[in-house]
Amino acid sequence: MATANQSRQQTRRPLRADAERTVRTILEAAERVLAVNPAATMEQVAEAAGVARTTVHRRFATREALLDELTGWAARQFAEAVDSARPDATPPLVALYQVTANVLRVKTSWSFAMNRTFEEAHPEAARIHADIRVRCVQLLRRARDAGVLRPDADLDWTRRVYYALIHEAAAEIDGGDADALATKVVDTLLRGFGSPAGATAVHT
Amino acid sequence: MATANQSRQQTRRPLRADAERTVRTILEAAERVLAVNPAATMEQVAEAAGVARTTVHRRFATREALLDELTGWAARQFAEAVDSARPDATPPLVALYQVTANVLRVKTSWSFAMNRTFEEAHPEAARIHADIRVRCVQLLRRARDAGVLRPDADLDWTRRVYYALIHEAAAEIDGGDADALATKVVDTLLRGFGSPAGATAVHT
DNA sequence: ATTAGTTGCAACTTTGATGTTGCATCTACT
DNA sequence: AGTAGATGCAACATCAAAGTTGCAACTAAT
Repeated sequence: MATANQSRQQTRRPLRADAERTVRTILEAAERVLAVNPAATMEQVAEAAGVARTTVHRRFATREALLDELTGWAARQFAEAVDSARPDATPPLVALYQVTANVLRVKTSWSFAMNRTFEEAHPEAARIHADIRVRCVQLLRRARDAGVLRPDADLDWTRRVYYALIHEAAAEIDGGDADALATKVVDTLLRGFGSPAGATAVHT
Repeated sequence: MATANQSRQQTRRPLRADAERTVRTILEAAERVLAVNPAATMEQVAEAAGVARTTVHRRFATREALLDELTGWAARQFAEAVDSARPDATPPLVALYQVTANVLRVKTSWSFAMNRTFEEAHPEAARIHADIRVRCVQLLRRARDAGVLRPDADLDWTRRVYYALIHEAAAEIDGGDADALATKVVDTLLRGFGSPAGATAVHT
């Protein structure tokens, strides 16, 4: 099993410092460009990264390889953003703020690398995302047990809405720091927009 | 101004009934296929529609033309879904439910046609979407004035969250009828997931 | 029944993106 | 200063998708 996976975690010999930087530049440019146009060409990625197209091909054998590394790279960044908030060790509400802020800081525009279909295509990323999903639900459960969430909250639906809110907030990352946005996201998640007393009683 | 736009609203001579059906079949297939893979080929679209590739090319001169018509078609469906709910004529809360349910009914998976960049590319669709956005904010303002929304609700942020909730709910359209989903969406929008009394007081 | 319109199929051309190579130039590291 | 590594450039080969055409078989509408 350990041997079967060698194809991905290929131990490429260490790159020189400038080359390492180039790789990151390319990945960032790819994320930016592909988020807008998923069908963007290698040429466009290269241009956005400020390098020649051949350089991109030297670092990433094929277009597929580029997409794969991008997917894995984004997943790992995502995981680190979550981990560094220590969501299992702090009170649920604090954890929610911290995780949200951290993820918003990382997620320049995860629209592309996040929405790719993994499963077969990239098992590592699939595993990471699945893991984070589980931990997110755990956190939400803790929040519910602590009385932060309503007792009847559907945790899966809650998680999906939470993701969507982060995604939406990330779109305006330019117009506000991560902490302020995190506050807005968590506030919206918990309270919604209805007036507390108000006309919600129309239900009956 | 009226003459300048003729390029789009090209008055193509009426198609025979079966051909008209084929066009719709292709558009629906295109939406389905492109939602999953925006880089899908004409071949794949044709296959999904159950027609030959040449037929697709006969109805849509170029790939661009197909995408354009798809964009316009989706926008018009969207507008009709909103209109038929008469959102300006009913009490705001009722309107919210009706609009939500109607849109959910139409939006099989508007992920593709909705997220395209219009503006320059497709002025008609851009206009329709802008118009709906405005009316959505108007509806939300009426809701706020009626006490359904909190007085301090940021209407633009509310609208974006509302869109995101509909989008999220549409992903599970298979597992529930539009009305039930609409209830869930509006409920979430108004109340969020926090416990009414509860720990939200941590703010202070 | 006739006709005009529609579709599938096969065979093509064109186009653009991908991927490769060699060489000159430059730069990080020792 | 010397060397291995990195990049840009130009020129190439390959290939898949886009777009076109002609023809035979079929079908909606009158």
